[in-house]
Amino acid sequence: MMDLDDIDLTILRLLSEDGTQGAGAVGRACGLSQPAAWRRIKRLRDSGAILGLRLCLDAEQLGFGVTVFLGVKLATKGRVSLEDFERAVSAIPEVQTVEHVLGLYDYRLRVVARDLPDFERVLRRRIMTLPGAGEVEANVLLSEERRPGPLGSAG
Amino acid sequence: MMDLDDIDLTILRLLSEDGTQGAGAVGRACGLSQPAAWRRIKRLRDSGAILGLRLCLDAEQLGFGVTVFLGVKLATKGRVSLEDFERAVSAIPEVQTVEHVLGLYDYRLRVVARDLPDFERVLRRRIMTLPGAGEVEANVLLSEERRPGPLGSAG
DNA sequence: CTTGAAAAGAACTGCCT
DNA sequence: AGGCAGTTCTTTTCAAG
Repeated sequence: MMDLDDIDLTILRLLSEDGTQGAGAVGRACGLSQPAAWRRIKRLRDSGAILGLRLCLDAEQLGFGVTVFLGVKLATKGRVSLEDFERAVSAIPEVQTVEHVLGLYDYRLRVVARDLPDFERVLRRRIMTLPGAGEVEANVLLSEERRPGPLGSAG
Repeated sequence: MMDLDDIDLTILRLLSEDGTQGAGAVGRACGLSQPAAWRRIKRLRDSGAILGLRLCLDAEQLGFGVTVFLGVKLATKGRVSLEDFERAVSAIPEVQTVEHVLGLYDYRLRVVARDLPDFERVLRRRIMTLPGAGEVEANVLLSEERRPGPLGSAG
């Protein structure tokens, strides 16, 4: 883990708010010249602190009106079973994120579908047939708020 | 919901893989001239299909080694109670996403902390004291995979 | 929809403090 | 580490077919 000073944290906060802005704008916003800001941003990218820019799409606009979070318990939890499950789940296009977790469930999946009938199809034909899948719990997304995270306020 | 043709879907898939590339690169990759690709991308942004570019940060690199998903049941679920809860939860910097869901839980929270003692502090002093918070369930993130979603394959 | 061109801006490089 | 000046590339916009 690399050490970041206040300026680095400011840059990350600025880029979190608007990932499209370039080194010039970032520099202006935190009292740095364009090359200086550019060097710091490059350093943050090279060090791995910045993983990349992800496109945020409006699922509804694209015809996917239903988003469901699934908690999955595996029936059998060997090493092979985890790998089989992950490989199989990665082949389902409707699955947006696969989170391996520790607790009441083994995996958490974010799944999108066009509507509820379409979701039922995905659930029955894709999810329930996953190798090793045991108990499945579902939560339907009503609304969502994403926040920058604890960058400046870092406790 | 606007209608998107195959080229639009291709553009979205390309940008999902690398959000940094510009209209020129996208055009080359899908057989379109640079201005044509630029106009389509602008149209996708203006229509709201593209919500924006979000910076992906490596939480561990930033000193947040622990990510926990919390499922929260509210004790009292009136309209006022929802608003109170959402306002209070939005004031906790360690909370990265707030999802209002339908099912076994009422809210799902993604929370980051420096380590487990730090997480315990957040849980006890911030989460458990939220107005209306009832039962809380936790899952600790081990690993995560994000995927583009069902853009081309759209069933 | 295309091409071409011009203007604007961003990325990147040396060199200097 | 940061700033300045300059080059190169891309993006963006316009005109015209």
